[in-house]
Amino acid sequence: MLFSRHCRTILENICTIRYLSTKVVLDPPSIGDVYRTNVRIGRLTREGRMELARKLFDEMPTRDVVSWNAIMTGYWKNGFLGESKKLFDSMPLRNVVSWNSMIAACIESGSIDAAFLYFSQMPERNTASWNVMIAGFIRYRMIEKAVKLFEEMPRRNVISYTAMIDGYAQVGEILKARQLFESMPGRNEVSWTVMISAYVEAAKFDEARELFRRMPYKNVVSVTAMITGYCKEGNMEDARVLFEQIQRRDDVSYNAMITGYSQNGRGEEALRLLVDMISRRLRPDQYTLVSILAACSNLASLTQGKQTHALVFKYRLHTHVSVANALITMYSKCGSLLDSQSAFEHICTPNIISWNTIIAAFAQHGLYEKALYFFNKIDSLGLEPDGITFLSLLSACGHAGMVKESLYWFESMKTIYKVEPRCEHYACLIDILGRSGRVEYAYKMIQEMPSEADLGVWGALLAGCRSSLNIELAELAAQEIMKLDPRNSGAYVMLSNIYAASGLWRNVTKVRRLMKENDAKKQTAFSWMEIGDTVHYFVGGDASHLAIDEIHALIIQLYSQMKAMENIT
DNA sequence: CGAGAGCCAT
Repeated sequence: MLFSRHCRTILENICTIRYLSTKVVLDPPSIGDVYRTNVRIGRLTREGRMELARKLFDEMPTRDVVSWNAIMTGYWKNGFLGESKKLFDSMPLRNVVSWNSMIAACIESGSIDAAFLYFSQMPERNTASWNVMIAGFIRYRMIEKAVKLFEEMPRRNVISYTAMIDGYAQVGEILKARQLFESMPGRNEVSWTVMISAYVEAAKFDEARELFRRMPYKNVVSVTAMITGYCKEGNMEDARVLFEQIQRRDDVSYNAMITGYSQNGRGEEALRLLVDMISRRLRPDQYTLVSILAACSNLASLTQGKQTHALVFKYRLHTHVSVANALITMYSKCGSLLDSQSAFEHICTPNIISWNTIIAAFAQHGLYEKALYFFNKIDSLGLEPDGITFLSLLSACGHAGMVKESLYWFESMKTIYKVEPRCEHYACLIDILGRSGRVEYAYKMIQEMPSEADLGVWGALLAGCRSSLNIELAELAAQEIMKLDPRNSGAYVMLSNIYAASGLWRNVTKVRRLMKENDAKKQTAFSWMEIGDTVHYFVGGDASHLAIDEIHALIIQLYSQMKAMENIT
């Protein structure tokens, strides 16, 4: 600043001299004018006001390389890559920043190869050039190439190291990330935050906490990263303490906290925090509303869901696909399938998640035919079904009780669609087989699995043994679950229920004792429903609801009706 | 004028 003011004074003196001697009426443009205009162009581009920035640029009597760089960078940052490339090609002079910006533009637009071509061709590089390229390779998960550049580069700074740490973390190489973090010459708050986030992502919460504690200076970003860690751990109390400690909470820290409440089944608190956020004049964005809609889904509260839908319009977020997808789920989980379908149909360009979501919605409501109809339409926009698509489709088969179809789709996903089934698919299929009494066959499938069966797979088998009272397989499945997770109360409860249903009371006692020994506590299940503006809660064994007698009578009636239908089919 | 960090949907 001091420098430019100094220059300006000298220049003004020169201009004055010229003015006196040649009687030029207009001031010639000074370096200060160019500098000031460059700053203004930069600001306008960051605000997205490209037309105005361009006008300013066009009207400049003299431009320097910074002016060109500013307008060129502005174009690609606002999504006009073509313009940006045109400007780069027509620039009268380029410096290293022009090249760096062009490389970044290519990376942003998805062409890493073009980026590397520019990188290779540029006349000289500085550290930022290498850093841009490394970050580009990392974004495309080309970690080896990033490592190669990192090792080749003549000088590394804190940004190079931090980018590389993030790269290792993104591909799950958390140890290498930590090694680099320990070996780097100087760390700043970004480096610390990247490392903390890496541990949070890897669910290594103790390490994250330890680093956070040791971190010398914390800012809102690092604290938010740690909040996310606490939330993922389910420790909402410590998350809230940290959140309250932030001096200047911003939208992202609110979003992290709201998401935490939503994902930990504390929807009311998520909604309260949204109100708090708005009252503090922070503007909810797509992240906020996606999480709030998820909270409404979990609360199964159509009233809150509709109000949130109104907020979506108020904040003009209905154009975001992620928000629309969250709306589909919300309406489905709140029981309004028509609104769910309508939310889907209002999306201009549904992505694969949108399709998966609407299929899952029909699946949850047992509408196999509709799920299949939407499945068949997926490729119409050049999209391909993925693992989750088939999970939704299989779950549709399950909820509609279609065993043959589920086996068909399970095979087709491998052979026709080239999607490898994972544990979740097996668990879903085994659940279907189990419900139809085919536990032996289900067990055969588990044995043929290419990978090790997980908790969900064995849990599905164990649950299936309940209806067919297959003690042998039930014990086997329960053992596997206890091996994987000794404190999993579900397995003990299920097994003990199966023993009880078979009259093996001695074994029931044994399982109960085992459960106590392994410190597996059964947590009380409860459900609730919203009628009008009242929420009705139901806890197992609790008869305090005002209309409990009527409810029991209705359940008995429904049960006999279902039994009657079972006999027909 | 260019490089690294926190929050979202099946």
